[in-house]
Amino acid sequence: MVTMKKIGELCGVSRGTVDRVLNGRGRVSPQTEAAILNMAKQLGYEPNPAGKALAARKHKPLISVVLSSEGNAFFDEVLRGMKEAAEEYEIYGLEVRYHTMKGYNVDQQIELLKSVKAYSNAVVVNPIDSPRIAELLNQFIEENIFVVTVNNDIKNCNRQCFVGSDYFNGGVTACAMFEIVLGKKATIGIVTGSNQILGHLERLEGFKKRMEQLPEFKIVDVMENEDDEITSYNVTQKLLKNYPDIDGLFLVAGGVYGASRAVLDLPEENRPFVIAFDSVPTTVEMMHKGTVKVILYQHPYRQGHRSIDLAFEYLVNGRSPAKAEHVFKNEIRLLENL
Amino acid sequence: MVTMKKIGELCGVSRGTVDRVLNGRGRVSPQTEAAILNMAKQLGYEPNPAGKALAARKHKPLISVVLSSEGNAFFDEVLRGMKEAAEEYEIYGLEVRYHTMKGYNVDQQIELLKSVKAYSNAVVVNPIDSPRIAELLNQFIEENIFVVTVNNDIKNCNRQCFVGSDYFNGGVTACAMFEIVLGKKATIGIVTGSNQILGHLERLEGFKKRMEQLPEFKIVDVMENEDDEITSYNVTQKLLKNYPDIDGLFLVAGGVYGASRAVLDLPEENRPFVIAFDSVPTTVEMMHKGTVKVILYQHPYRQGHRSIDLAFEYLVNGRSPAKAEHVFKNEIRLLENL
DNA sequence: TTGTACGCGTTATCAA
DNA sequence: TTGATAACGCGTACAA
Repeated sequence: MVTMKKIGELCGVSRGTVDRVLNGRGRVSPQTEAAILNMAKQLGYEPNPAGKALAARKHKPLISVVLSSEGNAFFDEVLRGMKEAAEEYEIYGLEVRYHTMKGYNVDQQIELLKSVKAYSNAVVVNPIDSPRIAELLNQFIEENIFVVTVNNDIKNCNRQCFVGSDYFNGGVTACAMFEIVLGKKATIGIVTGSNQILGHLERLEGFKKRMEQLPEFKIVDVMENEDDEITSYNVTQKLLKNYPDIDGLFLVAGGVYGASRAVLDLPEENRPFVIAFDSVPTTVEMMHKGTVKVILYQHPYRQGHRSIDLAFEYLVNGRSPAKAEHVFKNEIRLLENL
Repeated sequence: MVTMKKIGELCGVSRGTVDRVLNGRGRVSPQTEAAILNMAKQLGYEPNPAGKALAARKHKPLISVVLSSEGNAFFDEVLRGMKEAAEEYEIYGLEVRYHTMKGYNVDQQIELLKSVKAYSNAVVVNPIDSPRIAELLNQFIEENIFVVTVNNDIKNCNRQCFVGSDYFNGGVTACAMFEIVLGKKATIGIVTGSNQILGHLERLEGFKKRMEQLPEFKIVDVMENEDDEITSYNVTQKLLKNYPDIDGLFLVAGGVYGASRAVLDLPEENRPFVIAFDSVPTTVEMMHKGTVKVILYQHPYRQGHRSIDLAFEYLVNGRSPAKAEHVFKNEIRLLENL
């Protein structure tokens, strides 16, 4: 096993010098630096996380979580994953603070981020896809704050890591599932969250992409519900009334409960086959009622856990993430394997 | 943060004494022992894994993996998960050795296990469900070797931990999926691996259990293929010939490729809907050909990774597994979300 | 520019 | 029955 001490011995220098070279602290002559660097590469030096963790305890590293999670049950599981990870790492001196907000107000998220900036070593955030937020997060990174985006990503931002699911593939998978259930010919109604939200659009795109293989699939309409249950109920009711021949209803985002209630208003034999995302309690309730038969599952617990894992590994063990994008599969789940 | 040192100070003894008490090494007077134990509980002492890991490096802990994996592509992913975990923990001085065999010969597995017994600190094994093997593994445990069963469990054995999937639920889920695709009425043919293998039987039981909700579902026959592709081809061919009205074919275990080839022999419009387990390359090939539409996925990579994780946590960090059974969900996957 | 010394929390050894 | 001390690998403050 190769350690700094061993490298120092082999190069005829002290361990302190090896530390300076390997951690780029300067104040080392070029030739010794070269020798040490060479030796380290030769022997495949990897810092020992246990040693790092032990030494890092003085820092009391702090992760700030900033989530637009209030009123969105999906994030309950994400938060549970984060909290279990945080507990696991508490012994290493890691602290995690949670800051939640409701909805997607850019100014509010910016304010929240700014308020944690001064004292955070890492930030885990589900960012609103706005240039102003991207710019702010880039400032975080310049000031050496580790940035993880969770559940949804943001453009033009140098965040070290994204943890989430593949939205486009979610749409593709939903469409493929409809084909299996409904056959080659189907009439599809869609209720999406918002066309302002990247992930929702990507799911729609994925769905349409997969539909290119299905010339007899028809989308009759795409309604927006703004992730609001009442709006969802109303637009779904309208959708089902305007197009009584819909046999597949695709719920792209939130508002599953409201949409399902609208479906329940129909006589059982007229109800479309419904595919939705995420197994939040209200959706599970509707699965028990039989209105929602299939959901696509995004591994929310693992998303939360992994995002803290990555920040922890960086802050405490000094390990940078192996992949910049940690994307979990969309899983198809029925009531039976929830 | 509460450490041994702090406990020692508060109790007016040295950390050495605290260590002796907390690790039950004896040679401590009853009253100091009681005081220290009390103080530790009071403060909620948890050993620091980093400290333990650092100190444990001298031990060079060794995990022996014993798998009936040869010729079974499912275990390729399990092994990949194990190897990535092993690499991750290499820096802590952990060593993992792999011992594979073909098929389920009890004597052979016993011989393999006995051969690693002398030098292993932990064993990860997919045990054959035999009393003789259970007995041997119990000996391991008595000699303080940590035992993890992976993928399938064994009865009458005190193994610390099982990592795998829920076989019964796999059957339930498969049946529910057939209902979604075929409706309330269906004629099902089943090809299982072996009635000698517990997991295969449990899947069948789960399937039948779920069928109790479906009075118009009929199982016409259950054939065994012994997980052999050629046998699988032959029995499936016979099954499909004897019962040309089969509209659902349930492949409980291995031999998916052979069975699919038999399905391919039918004209396309006569082919049943096929549900199988695991996304091994030959099965994926058949999914591309369209014979297998749906698979149930057992998270093999995670099974492998987790089993090493647990042994590592025990050996290096001294953490016993939080749960005795680590069961991953059966996931429904199509070609689109493989 | 380089080396030394200490601390992080644990285990292990040796001395008392 | 106890305590002191060294070691594990790393970070860092300070001395040379």
